[in-house]
Amino acid sequence: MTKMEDFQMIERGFVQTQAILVALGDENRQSIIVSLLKAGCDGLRVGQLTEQTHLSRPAVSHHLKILKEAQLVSIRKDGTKHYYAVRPSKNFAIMQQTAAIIERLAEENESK
Amino acid sequence: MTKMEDFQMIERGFVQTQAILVALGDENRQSIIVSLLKAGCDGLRVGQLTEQTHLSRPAVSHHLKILKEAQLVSIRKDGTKHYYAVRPSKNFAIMQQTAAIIERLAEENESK
DNA sequence: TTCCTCCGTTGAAACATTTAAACCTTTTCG
DNA sequence: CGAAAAGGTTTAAATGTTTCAACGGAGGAA
Repeated sequence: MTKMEDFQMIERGFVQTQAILVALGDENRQSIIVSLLKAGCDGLRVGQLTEQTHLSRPAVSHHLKILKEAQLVSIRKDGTKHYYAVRPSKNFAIMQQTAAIIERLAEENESK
Repeated sequence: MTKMEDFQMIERGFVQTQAILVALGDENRQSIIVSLLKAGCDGLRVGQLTEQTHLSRPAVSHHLKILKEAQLVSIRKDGTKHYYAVRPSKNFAIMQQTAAIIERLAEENESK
């Protein structure tokens, strides 16, 4: 892999993962993610998340929207009940890959 | 690794990587990182970054401060000249590790 | 239909972030 | 010494984010 290719990977990686980075950078959304993961495959509803976090219902709804747009969570609807769960996103893998490339380049810098 | 341990890893990972996530979530700071990586081990000065990005000098200075606090860049001072470079951070590895655990748990959810 | 539950959305206020102009500090050079 | 060069800091304005209260809509039960 040439440096040129590395930089292109990083630039594309940044574009594709920006929404995830912003979404996961917020403490409240981190709490929501952890709650959802603990709940497992059944997921949780907005009301249940409101209980488990110290957030109001509209706030939970707002943060879920951001997580949804970052494609980190999915919804399953059963009547009026909306179950949210963390879902695997290919952008998640891209984030790891991008981070790995940056780390490698940074280490090359250090050793010279 | 038990689920309990997974959740603990994620929670600690979130705390340790929050600054990085926020720092890398911003488009301007992403540009700065890319410019610095392209510059290699010598690094770049504030003035040079001002030319390469469409940011003013105080703006560059501001974003560098955030990147510095997230321990993503280092400074090397030579007289009045300050050279910034991307440096390897152990939090970078933690970010990848945390992402990997979440991804795995999300995939387990999906398959049930 | 009517009521109730569960969520989403809107609008406004509170709060945080980002930016540029002006100013200050430190170092170097004449 | 004084002037210039390179960056950092402060302040205030613009912008963006987060929050809650109030409202609206859709589905289920009687």
